[in-house]
Amino acid sequence: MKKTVITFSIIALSLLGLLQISTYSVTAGVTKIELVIAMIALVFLGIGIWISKKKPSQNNTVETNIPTEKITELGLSAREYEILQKISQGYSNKEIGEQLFVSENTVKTHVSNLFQKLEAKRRTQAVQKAKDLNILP
Amino acid sequence: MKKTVITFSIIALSLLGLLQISTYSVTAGVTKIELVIAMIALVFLGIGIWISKKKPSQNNTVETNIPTEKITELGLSAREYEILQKISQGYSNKEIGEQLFVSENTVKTHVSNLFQKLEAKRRTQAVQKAKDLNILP
DNA sequence: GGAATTTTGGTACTTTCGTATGAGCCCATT
DNA sequence: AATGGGCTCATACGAAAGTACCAAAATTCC
Repeated sequence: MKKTVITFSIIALSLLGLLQISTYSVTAGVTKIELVIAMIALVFLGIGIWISKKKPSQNNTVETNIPTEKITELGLSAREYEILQKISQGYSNKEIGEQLFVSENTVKTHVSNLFQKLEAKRRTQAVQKAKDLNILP
Repeated sequence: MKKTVITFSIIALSLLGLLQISTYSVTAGVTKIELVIAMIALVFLGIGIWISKKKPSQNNTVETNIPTEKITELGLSAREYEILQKISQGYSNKEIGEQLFVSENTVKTHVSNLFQKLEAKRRTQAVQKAKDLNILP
């Protein structure tokens, strides 16, 4: 934590210096404005990317959670999504039925509706598409 | 894909415009240089962060590599692994046969052997296990 | 060159999956 | 009360998937 503070202090100071130099270069007519602006842009672009890479924890949590929006967007019901998850875990219709305490026929019905909504012909394809849509890990 | 191209084109044009305006503002003496530079810095900082979040693939490539060792460890042949990949992409045996220029029967044979080695009973289960073993992305 | 694998392919059969259709139940909205 | 959506279940059929067993090319390995 202390290290982070020190690092950022140094960076902040460096940037301040950079800005001062830039301003001076321009006002003194040493350098062209476009060049300075481009430099600044590049530097901060790099800094932005660097920051994101240094803090991947926030990114990952953002990616791996809350698929709720897209699920409802696709018109998937809670039960259908539940079954989709079971399918992706490799269970058969019969097994899914046992786990959810419903008949295999019911599972088939849900699966069929699910495929229509995902425009899939096979369960493997449904899983693939669902992962592309980020509604499955 | 088309959407991505369009998006980036618009962004690129916007940035060009922004730079032009900035340059003009300064040369015309309308705005202070420090302000413009700060603006540019902020904008590109944001863009940098955004890019990293949108393209986590480069970060993940480090994690998603070289499954070769484990594949041979499981006794999977090259062909079997090839078919495993096709399965995970959602293709049917028939489609896989067409893509690899072999008969559907051949694919079935490979699939059957594959399942034994992965101790899977279904293709969805095979995919699941393969991903757990990190031999599939 | 011969042995061991791998790859290919076939037949035949069982099982699972997927679709179509119809129907009853429950719950919320109109 | 009526309508609609979600969940349940059944039957019946066709299409894939999966298994078992066998066998011939093609490769690789020694």
